[in-house]
Amino acid sequence: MIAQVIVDVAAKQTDRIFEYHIPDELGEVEIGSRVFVPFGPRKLQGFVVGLSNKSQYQGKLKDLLLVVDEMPPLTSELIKLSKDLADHVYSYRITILKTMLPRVMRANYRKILVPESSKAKKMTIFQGKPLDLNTINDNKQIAEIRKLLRTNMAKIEYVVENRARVKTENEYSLTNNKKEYINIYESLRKNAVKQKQLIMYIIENYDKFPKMQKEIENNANLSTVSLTNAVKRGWLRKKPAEIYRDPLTNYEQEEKSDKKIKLNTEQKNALAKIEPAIIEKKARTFLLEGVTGSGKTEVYLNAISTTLKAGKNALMMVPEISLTPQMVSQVKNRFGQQVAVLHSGLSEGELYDEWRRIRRGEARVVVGARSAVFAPLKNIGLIVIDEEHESSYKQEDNPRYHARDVAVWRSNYNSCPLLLGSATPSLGSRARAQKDVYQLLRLPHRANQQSLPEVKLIDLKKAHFNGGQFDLSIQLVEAIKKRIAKKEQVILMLNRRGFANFMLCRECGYVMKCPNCDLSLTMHKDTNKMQCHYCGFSTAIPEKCPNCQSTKIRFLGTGTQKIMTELEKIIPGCRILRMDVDTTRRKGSFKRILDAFGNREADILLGTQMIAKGLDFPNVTLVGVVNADTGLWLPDYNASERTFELLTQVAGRAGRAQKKGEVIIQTFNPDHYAIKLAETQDYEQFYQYEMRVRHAGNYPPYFYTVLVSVAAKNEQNAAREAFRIKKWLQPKLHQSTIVLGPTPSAISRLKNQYYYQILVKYKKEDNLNKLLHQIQDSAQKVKKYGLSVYIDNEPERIM
DNA sequence: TCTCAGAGCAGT
DNA sequence: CTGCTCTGAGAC
Repeated sequence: MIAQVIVDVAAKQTDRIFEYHIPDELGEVEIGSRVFVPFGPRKLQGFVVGLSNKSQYQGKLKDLLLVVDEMPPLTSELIKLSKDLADHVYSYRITILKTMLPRVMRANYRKILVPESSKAKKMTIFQGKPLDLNTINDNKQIAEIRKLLRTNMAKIEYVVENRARVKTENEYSLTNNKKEYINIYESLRKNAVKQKQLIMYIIENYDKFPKMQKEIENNANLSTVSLTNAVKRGWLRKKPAEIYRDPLTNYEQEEKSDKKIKLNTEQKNALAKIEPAIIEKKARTFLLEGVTGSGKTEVYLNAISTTLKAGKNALMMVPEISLTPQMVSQVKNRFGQQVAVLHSGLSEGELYDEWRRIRRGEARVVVGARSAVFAPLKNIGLIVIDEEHESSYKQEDNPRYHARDVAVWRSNYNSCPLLLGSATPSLGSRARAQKDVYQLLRLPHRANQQSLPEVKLIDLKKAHFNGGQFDLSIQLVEAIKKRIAKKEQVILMLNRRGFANFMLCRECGYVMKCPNCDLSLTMHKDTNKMQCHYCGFSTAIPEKCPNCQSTKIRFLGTGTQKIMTELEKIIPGCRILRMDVDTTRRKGSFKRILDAFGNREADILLGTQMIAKGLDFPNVTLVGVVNADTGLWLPDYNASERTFELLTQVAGRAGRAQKKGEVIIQTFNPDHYAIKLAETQDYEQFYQYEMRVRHAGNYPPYFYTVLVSVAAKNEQNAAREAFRIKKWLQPKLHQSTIVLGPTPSAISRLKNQYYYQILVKYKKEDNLNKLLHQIQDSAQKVKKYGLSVYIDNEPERIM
């Protein structure tokens, strides 16, 4: 038999099938297997994407070296998906295949120097073992190695390594029958306390063996020595047994809230539309538009429950940000051990184990962030995407896929419904619902019969301030004080971290910028550094202007750190938890902060947009937005959509239980429609308005978009290549197609690379896919001149 | 005659 | 992408 293999080389020339002969000793090889193959002088990892009897290849086929996993990691569904997706996102197939797998399953490649004679073996550089060439950078050693190679004293060998490790723990099984153990017990000396203890434990738990080492040690209060001794004496047999690393050990199971929450009529109606599609296996997409607090999650859980009852499995996508303990424990409580969780907070090992549970069919419900859309789940009966408008569903670097697109593909492949849910659907999805491409289901009321929280806008141009600061208006501060006095809690959002946004010299106007990026540095008081939020560059906070040595420097613009110190000053004794990238970097800190807030250890949760979504704290009655304008004027066609969505989402955190909620939004642009409409939280009206704006500007969803960007160290080179591409591309396109640019990106330089971009807006363009593939191919040619070309299909950001 | 960098090309 | 081979220039 012949295996068709995609090898681990991301290049145009190798982006195709290579055939290998399957030697008899490997037995049967299945599609989706991870294999090691010889490739030129090297050895590489690859994936079997097909099998055949005959080959049209002229030369002699090489043999597969090894099949890595017992069970092929990829299902045939995923193999097929990799092909379609590679075409859609202008990426190499191997890149897609690799992103479908947990990181540990990406191979390690090593180059080693092996001595060829016993004389060479004794040389000092070998130290008795082959030399790892990846670690060599000393010139003297390189010269020596060259000489060895030339004189055939040594040769280079290539190795592939599998990094994925299965975790094992010792399992002990019995070797005697119960009666014999009683005999052993009696034959033991009186002072052999520990041994007697062990044998007694064995007798008492005779039927429960085999048992794991940890369990025996803990329950019988023994140490490993006693067990080792027992094995030596032939009382027990030891063997390593595979165990899973459990990422959910930290998520305490809440007391069983199993008395099913009763659905209201709206929820029931929505479910009544979805359930037939699950049972009749219809690849239909539903858009569940439900205001914040309307109980969308309950609808998801019921739909998943129906799916499981129908003997099918379910995939549920949530944005990374709302993978809070809250959401996870809710699903976990409902479906128990059948749930697997996939997200970036897991360690590599945990991720691998969760992933294998899915692959082996041991998990029937998968909850995860973006990349979980590639979960190797079989027999899918329902896919749910919560907060479907979230831009984190789009991967920002290669492969630039959108989880929603992949979900649509998988829903078609599995003929199962796809359920998209949001309080503020993306304009594209809402428009598709308008055209009946998706079926619209609405939950216009909150589940607790409460009305939506009341939103007040405060015009920062006219606001009054106290306490020598100009960030928190008197009205906002008074409202916070009132809530704290009532022992209620407050969520405060400012979508900017750090202390001050930038440093300005009042003498010469100098603004301190990142040396690698076209961005000003943010001042961080806790680390005492000026930091670049993009490339991570940091330097000391200056005391004088680096340009004119004046001491008249000011730190302007407000971040979460500054708000925190101001709050502590104006409201003495208030307890604040700050939550932003800086305070949640460590593993588990996200959960720690939220748990503390949930236990009312603080009055105010202050944070960036990561606190805006999905949180459900019944005691929160006030939400404050310090500055609603942070994202409003970004040069992106969807800046209004994002602002409206963010404000509506964060407003929805207030008054989710019995107490009524209040929202205060501070803004310099109270007349902007995105902010005005957030005041009434009227998504439908926003949708109508924004659609007209998009129509007028020829933007999605009226046009499809593709962004081609060129990056280079040298600005002219980037610009020149961008112009060359446009000149080549435009004449080949339809007249109605709009090609914008090339223009420098809004942040024209990042990490020392200048960016130029071309935006293609089109309605129908049959050749575009082919043309873009040609651009992708030519990208490889210009790479050696330091030029990078990126193609982003339906970009979320065009900055 | 040796060494090095750069270009071009093949990989089943 | 990586490694191999070829080529031409420069060093010894």
